[in-house]
Amino acid sequence: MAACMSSTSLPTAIRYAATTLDLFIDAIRLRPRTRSSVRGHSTNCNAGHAAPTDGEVPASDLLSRFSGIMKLFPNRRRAFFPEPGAKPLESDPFHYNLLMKAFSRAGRPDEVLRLFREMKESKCDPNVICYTTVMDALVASNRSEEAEKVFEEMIDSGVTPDAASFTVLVKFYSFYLRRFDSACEIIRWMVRSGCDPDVVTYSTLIAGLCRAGMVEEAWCVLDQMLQGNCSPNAHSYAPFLQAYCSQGKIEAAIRLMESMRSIGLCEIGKLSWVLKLVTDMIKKGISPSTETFNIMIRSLCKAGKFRKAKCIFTSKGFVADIITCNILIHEFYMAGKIVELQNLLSGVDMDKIRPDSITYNTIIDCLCKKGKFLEAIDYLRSVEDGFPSEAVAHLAYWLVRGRKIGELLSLFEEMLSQGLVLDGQAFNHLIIAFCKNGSCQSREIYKVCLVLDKMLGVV
DNA sequence: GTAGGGTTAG
Repeated sequence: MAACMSSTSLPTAIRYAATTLDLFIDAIRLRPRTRSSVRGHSTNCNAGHAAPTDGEVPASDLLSRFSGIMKLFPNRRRAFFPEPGAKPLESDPFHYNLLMKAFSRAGRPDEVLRLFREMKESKCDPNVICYTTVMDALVASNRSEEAEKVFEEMIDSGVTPDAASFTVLVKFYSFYLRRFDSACEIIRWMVRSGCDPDVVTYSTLIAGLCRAGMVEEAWCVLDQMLQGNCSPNAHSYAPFLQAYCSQGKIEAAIRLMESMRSIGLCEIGKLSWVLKLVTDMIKKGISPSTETFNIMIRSLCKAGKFRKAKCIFTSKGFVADIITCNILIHEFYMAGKIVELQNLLSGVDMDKIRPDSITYNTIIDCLCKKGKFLEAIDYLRSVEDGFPSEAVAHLAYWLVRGRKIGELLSLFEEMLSQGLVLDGQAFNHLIIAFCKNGSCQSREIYKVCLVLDKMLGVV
């Protein structure tokens, strides 16, 4: 069984993922571009060769690169995979950046660094966009010193940082370190060096402050922004609304909405949209819609005001929908109010409200967050739809994350015995789960691949 | 020409 694993299972995995997106041929074509990454690893497969151990799997790079790319650039695949006969891709900063970004999204900063080194060694000079990508990848994985080193390196190589590169640093200081003084220092530095912070730079800082509960300070930044002749947009205001709603300050949120409307910034997405509903509702004395109720229930729960949320829920004339149920399930369960939740839901007319995929995922989330993996599996068994693919994929994510590969395999075997098959998208998610978990190169994925092979009748 | 920065996943 161990024989040929490296030539059968993993490529099969790639094949499934590829077939999902009609990319199989392209996936193969991607291989030459990755040869430096697979150098030293033999892809040949000798009969009797032992099962691969961690770190010996050449195709894993391809796999993770592939999944990252698919996720990132669904419409751009021709950029990576030219038509047959087209001239080969060149190693230019543009293509390197696409790959580095793909790895960054897949949570593989070391791969990003490897490509970054590779491009410099091959005399392909990184430009400001490449530097920014690398820095962002490092920041996203909390490797600040390295990001700062890359920043210095950029300057040393004569590449001028722009607003985007600085913003990565601002993001790091605001979101990761909560060192807002340093974040402001970065902005002053930008101004000194002739690179004006733009709306993204400021909005990043504002979002960080709001999230830290420093709403007043965030308003100061907004003032600073206006003084700096930089117009705020909807993204600049959204963090304030978010903060007010999460603090249960609905009136403040509504007031903000009003002032935003006066400056023509109403499109913030559903949050503002619902708040607008609330505003209009109050003005006209109209009974709020279920959607309005839902956002209020959510805000109240988030603010820990479960009793008020319950009042709204049980108030006369209110008809719950599946979204209400999903909100209640999530908020009450995570707050440990399970009996109350059952009471609330027992009053719901379940004939009219059918659970949707979000319901399944929410319940799976709740159980898995508390480490109740087996209960989550049982729950999925009890679902009438018979292992809905999306929910299985979601649970698979948690099982991979929780290192419950044995349970995952049993689940697949069980589905297999019932003649059930995962769809391509579910499979894709599974691959991403392994990659994100850093176990893309482990033996675990091989075992899973074997079951999937059986499931799809490949072997 | 294409590519990078606005924590909303898990």
